[in-house]
Amino acid sequence: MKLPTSTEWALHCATTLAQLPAEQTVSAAQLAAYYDLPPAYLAKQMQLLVKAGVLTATTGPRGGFRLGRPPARISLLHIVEAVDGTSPPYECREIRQRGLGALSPEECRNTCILAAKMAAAHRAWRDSLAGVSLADILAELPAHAPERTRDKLAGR
Amino acid sequence: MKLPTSTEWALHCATTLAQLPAEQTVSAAQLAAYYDLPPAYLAKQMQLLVKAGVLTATTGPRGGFRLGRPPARISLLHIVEAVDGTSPPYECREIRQRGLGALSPEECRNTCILAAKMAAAHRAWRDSLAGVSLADILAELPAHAPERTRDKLAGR
DNA sequence: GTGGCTATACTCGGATAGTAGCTGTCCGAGTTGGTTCGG
DNA sequence: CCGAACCAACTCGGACAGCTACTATCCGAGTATAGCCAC
Repeated sequence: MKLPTSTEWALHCATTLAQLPAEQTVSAAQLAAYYDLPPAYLAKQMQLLVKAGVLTATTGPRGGFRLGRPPARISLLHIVEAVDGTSPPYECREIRQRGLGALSPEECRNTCILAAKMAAAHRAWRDSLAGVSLADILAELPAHAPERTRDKLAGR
Repeated sequence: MKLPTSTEWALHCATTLAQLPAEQTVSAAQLAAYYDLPPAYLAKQMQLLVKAGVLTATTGPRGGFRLGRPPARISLLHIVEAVDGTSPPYECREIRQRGLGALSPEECRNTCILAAKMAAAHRAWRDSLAGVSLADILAELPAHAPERTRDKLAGR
């Protein structure tokens, strides 16, 4: 069970955008330089965030990405599931209905207990991430962080 | 983020073994037939469970696998991490220390907030699975399940 | 009849190919901003 | 001097190779059993 490396990119880039004025846009190339990442592949991940509604993209000169919603309404779960997908890690393939020990369909009306426990664990994971918003992250950053981020992004 | 398909196999096979008398051994071939799975690959996963101490293997005729500990002391987490590994899904590669926006090592004494939140979510997931033992699973099965499992495994 | 030995069949254990999904890259469509030319 | 049209550069968006890790398979080492032979 491994999250894509790009998950870290998405989380940090979203946090970066959250530190800027709401209307300011940042290009994928700028973000890639800011974190020393492959620009094209990073752009691909940003597109996933746009598709999920987390970011908004603007084309043309002075274009780029900005947050699609206020930081308080963007949870870490939104970002992670935007780049990794929403399908749960454990997928029950109903092997209990196959082979010599196959159970009858009647006995399988209730969902498999093991699948239920795995789903509960996944729910705990999602709840933990859904309970943290970008606003919460910003609150824990040093006070001078936004200004610093703005300057470094501009190349200063 | 996806768990191997064999995770389901390991969970079900461990549950099956937990329904049998403690000394009874079941071969990988028997388990493969019981769930209609590729015998060799299933055997490989059983080896991982043995390496983790969840199961004990006996070679030779009348040999096979059995639980390595009482069911109450085997959690779902033990089984899942035996086949999938123990490394957390989110791996912080410290991109905050790279590129134009690189932070100084001093500012990175504390672990990255995002990594901490991801680790907390992973901890919630592990705690959820660690809180369920095979004994708990057995308690939720129908009363006639162990007898049925024993018969079907024997080919009856 | 009994004990020991041998051969056998069955078990696990590790080394070896095949395949799907993440990683990384490239080029094209669209849009905005600046420039230039005419009035 | 002012306005509009044109050009150009920069942006995102989607289509195309490369590689790691899960999936699947085979064959070899080891062992407890069952049969057999000698006593």
